Amino acid sequence: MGDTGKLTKNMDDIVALCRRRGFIWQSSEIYGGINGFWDYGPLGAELKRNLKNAWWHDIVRCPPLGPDGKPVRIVPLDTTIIMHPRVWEASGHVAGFNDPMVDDKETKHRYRADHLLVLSYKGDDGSGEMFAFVEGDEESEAKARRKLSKRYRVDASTTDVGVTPLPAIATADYARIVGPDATKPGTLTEPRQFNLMFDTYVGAIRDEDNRAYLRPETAQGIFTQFWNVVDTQRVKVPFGIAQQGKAFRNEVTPRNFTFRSREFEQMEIEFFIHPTEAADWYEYWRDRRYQWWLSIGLSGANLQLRAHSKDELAHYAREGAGTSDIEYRFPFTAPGFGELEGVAHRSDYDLRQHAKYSGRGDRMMYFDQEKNERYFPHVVEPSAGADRGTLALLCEAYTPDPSRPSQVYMKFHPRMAPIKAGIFPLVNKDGMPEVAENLYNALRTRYAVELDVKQNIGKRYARMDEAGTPFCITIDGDTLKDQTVTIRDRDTLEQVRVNIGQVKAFLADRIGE
RNA sequence: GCGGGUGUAGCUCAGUGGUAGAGCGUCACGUUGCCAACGUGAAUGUCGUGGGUUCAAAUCCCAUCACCCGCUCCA
Repeated sequence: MGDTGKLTKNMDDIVALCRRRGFIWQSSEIYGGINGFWDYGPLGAELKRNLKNAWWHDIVRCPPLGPDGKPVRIVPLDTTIIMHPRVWEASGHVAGFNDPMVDDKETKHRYRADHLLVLSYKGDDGSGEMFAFVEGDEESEAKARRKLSKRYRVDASTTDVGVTPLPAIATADYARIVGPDATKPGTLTEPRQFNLMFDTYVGAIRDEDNRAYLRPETAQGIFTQFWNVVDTQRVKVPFGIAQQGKAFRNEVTPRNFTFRSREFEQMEIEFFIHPTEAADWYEYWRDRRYQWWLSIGLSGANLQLRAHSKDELAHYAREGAGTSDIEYRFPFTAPGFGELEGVAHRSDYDLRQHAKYSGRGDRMMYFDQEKNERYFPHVVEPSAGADRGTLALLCEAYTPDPSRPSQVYMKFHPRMAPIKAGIFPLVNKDGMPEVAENLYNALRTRYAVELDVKQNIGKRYARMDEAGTPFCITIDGDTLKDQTVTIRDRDTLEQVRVNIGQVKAFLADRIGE
């Protein structure tokens, strides 16, 4: 172990192992691949499922204890990918994203391109500064005129100035434009479509009335069914609704393996609370979720909590307890971190929006019988990425080790490992294969185990090291005499002899299920 | 979206206009006595894709796709 400190984890090597062993492959590879889409091979499918099942178990089946010492109440849900298009108007995903927008890199403001007008000085030779303002905004226009007056030392209220819509200006001239709230020229980006939702048409007619979207987040399915859950499940605030499912974003630049994909899977809780308890529940979930990632094998050295700064907060979270990201130090972000899960106080924004857009208004407020109080619950949302979590598990597990034949092994937490144990006859004769097969049959009903009789024992160990299999059970000559097998530990390479009847209990103890 | 780089067998790569190769891996048979042993045999490629130049293209030209790096983006 001494010199492993020098052996840094290289993302190319991790990607290569994922390909070689069947964790992750590019989608549609035989057609040249498609950018931003990834398939899970046999080992990857098991790994991701183990992650999702652990989440489901620890959130839905066996939720953590709340501040009162009793388990918090969480119910599951499974909603559709395509929803009524009005959902995305209510959520704020459609507004401003069907029109080209420009960003001001100086001020971080964003404007609709067709709402900006640009003042130019007629006496200018075509290379001087121009000044943008927001159409119909008198204050903004006055500001632009003042800036022009100052720059060219003329009175812009009387002098002849040109007014041009921004879309009519060549992008080459953007370097001359001073943004409506900016002080320097050249900080406006080109107009860009920010329609990052995939769209499709429902029904045979392809027209605007039939346009629908693939959900860009799973959360809205929960919000739209909140009232049905309340009406049918006898839940009382505080309680949560949990869901796993695919979401889609037409990212400008998919990058970093599966980290930013266009199709991805989320594991989300929307936890509904009384508004006065927001800060406490926000901290509760932030800390619980951080601990959970540690519990499935990510190391504290590579995991951090980071609170968002004010100007970073999403539109639904500008006020309130805040947002924290649980971040992992991926090889491609190191020494920085990349987001695994966001824990956000979304206030009552979403429920209010749906109440408003559905036209039902205040009738949709939650009623607390006990307190005789009517209100829109606030929401604390722990929203995790299943694919990012899987990627973090892969990166964490990847352990170079030149001392072993495979040069590398995958140090998965036993609960996450795609294969829990390999079962090998030391040699393929003398009754050993039969004993191995019996053991395999005894274990396969409970655990993902693999029986391998091919080639020599060293090669089989090496294969299991790259698959991240924590235990290898070998049937040898002694087994036939005294009914014991050896169990090899993936990490220490040590072997212990265990009675063949005790193997299942041994695995149960180590895997923790 | 912009700039740069890369693309030959499952992997690592060689091949600069003239018959597509090596090592490893994979598969079969034999062997095997605890960490990728050995022997014999076998399969595997529209040289990323499409077009062009040429008697002839993996090789030269154009386009396109994918991946990597840096910007940009991430509601």
